[in-house]
Amino acid sequence: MTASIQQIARKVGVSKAAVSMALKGHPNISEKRRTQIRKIAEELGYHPNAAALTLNTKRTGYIGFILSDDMAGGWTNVYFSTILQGVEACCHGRGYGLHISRYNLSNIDTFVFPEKVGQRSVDGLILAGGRIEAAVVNRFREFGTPCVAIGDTMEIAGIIPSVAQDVEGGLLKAVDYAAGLGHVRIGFRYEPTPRGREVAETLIRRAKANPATAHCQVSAIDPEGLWGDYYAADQLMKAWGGLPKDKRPTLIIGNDQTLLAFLKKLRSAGFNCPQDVSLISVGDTFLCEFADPGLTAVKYDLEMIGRTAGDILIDHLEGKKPLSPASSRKDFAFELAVRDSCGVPKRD
Amino acid sequence: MTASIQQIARKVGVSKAAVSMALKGHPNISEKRRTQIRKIAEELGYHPNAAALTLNTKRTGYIGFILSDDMAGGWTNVYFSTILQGVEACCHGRGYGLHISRYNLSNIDTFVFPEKVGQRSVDGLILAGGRIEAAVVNRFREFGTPCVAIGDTMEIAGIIPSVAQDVEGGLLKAVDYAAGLGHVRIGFRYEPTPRGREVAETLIRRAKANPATAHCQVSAIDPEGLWGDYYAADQLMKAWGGLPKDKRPTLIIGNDQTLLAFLKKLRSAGFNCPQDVSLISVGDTFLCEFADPGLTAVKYDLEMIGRTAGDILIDHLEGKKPLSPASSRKDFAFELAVRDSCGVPKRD
DNA sequence: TTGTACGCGTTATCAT
DNA sequence: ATGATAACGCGTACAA
Repeated sequence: MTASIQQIARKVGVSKAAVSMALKGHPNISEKRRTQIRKIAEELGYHPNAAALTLNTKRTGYIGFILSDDMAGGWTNVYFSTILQGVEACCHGRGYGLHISRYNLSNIDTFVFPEKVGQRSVDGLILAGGRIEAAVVNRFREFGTPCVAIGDTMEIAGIIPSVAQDVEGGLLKAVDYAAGLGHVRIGFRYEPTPRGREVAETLIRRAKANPATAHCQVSAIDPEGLWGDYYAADQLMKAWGGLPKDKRPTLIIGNDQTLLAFLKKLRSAGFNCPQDVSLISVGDTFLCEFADPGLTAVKYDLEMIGRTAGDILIDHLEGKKPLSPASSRKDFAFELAVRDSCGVPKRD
Repeated sequence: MTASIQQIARKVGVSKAAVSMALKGHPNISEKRRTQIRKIAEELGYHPNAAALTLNTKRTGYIGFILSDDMAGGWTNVYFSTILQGVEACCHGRGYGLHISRYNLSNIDTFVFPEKVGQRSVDGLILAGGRIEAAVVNRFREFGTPCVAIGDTMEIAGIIPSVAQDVEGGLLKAVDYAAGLGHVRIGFRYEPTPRGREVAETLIRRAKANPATAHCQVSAIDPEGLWGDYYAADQLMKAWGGLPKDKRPTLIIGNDQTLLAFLKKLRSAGFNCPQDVSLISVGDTFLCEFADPGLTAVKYDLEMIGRTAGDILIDHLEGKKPLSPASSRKDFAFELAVRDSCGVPKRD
């Protein structure tokens, strides 16, 4: 079915080498031979065989995208599928194929080294997830597979480049906006990872340090369950609703999926958004736009984050750049997409 | 970094062939040699090289999932990412890798043959999208790449196996439920493809033929834009709201994404669901569950659809089954997930 | 058990 | 200048 370089060579009456050279415009082949060979190759629908190519170039033309197991929803998680969208666009645009899979990246004890990586069928990896253990990353590195991470899980800082949104910046902007509306008690539902905890602490500290928000009481709402879990809304409802009215945050910051689910819980418990509580999502997927009320959100260009991760990896693979933590990026622009989930707080 | 079979052979002091045989338990190799060789292989972290393997087995161990370009949202489209979830689980479970990409499958004039497929870097393809042209599928077939389609776009019926939900069955169940609640004017917003049109016509005919729903006026609401588009809600609003009150459907059936967006449009236009209009989604993603009100939906196991498509393809690749349209599946169980978007219609 | 050919494309060396 | 020959990379399989 597929024409090999051999068959073309026989048909034209030259050697394999001649065909190979003709196809890539090597000067050793005369003008007319080249056009003749190319014509035949075209007719036979010649494509170089990927396996043969890989065998001597040592490059597969594929990169792998591994999404950590602990991510709620897996590929249906809109936050990550939006990033995937960017990665895929990047790969496609640069002529690379994209191989996707899910593995446990968050726990070295249960980590299984991906067989396909072991067989060297990808040139590099993009690792994504809420938590990625350093030990896991080191397994890949020791094996010699270049890696780039998406998300700035603290465990791997300083090991490989990571591409992430500026979470702290976004949170401060959200708090600032909240303060401007008159909110004082602000709850931040952080993500269930060490990094999530760290982010919460940083936010509290920096909000205190900022004159515009220093009077706010920013509190961390402890998470349970998986990263970005819908079902975390139950727990959030309990945490928030369980507080006496004059202690409850009047505004809650969290991720889109959790807040979307929380919105429903609120209604069924007889509360209204934004009358009883305001919400701000950190990360703006289409869920925020189509929620009702629309969720005010810190909007990052998630596709761009995916595309950037792809570019860093491929630039490295093509020898353009070394792959060091110094290539990390978290300087993406963000803005507040104001919708209808925030209002002026009720007086106690 | 990676140990080749050569290196192991040298280290042990035997031939390449001996190592190859030992590793796969060939009886020609003595017990002790085998264990010895395996031990060394283990120590050196031996993995067979995928390219070399492919070169003589003619099998890559990868399958490709191509999502048509014309799909609104791309990988973020929850309907398809849920299916992807199933495909990925299937591949992972059966030891295959999954390569994903987007190409235009709906129009042969703008179709570009995927380079990676041309290079034979996948063993087979799963094609997904609202509309897949027969001419496009035939290109793959002529090239010799086994294909399975997801969704029963009429253009390719009889060419390759397709795996799809039973749309008509689900629609009838929805109409039946609607009739039971007392709805008479029922609108079905079909998808913007020839197959969508056909589905609408079938639904209307079969609803008429069923005694329980024969009194209903099922009407087709013409679509615009992309398949599953959020922004189709504008047009749906115009079509519905533009009708005189006593002609308006009291219940609308459509896809989850369009209805989710429509829900917002309704509210901002001063309507209420389900008081003013009831909604039923055909296809139940998490969007339906977290919409407010929750969307009553015909629930298909989308992951199972993805898994099944993967199984059919891989069964074929492993020689277990021929790949004919006769392998098509659309007999998946479905049920109505009753939520809060349907009520008793108001009297005119 | 070993030697060797094979599959496929690249590239360095050698011959006109 | 042009093109052929051969080796290489890696694992499989068959003849020796």
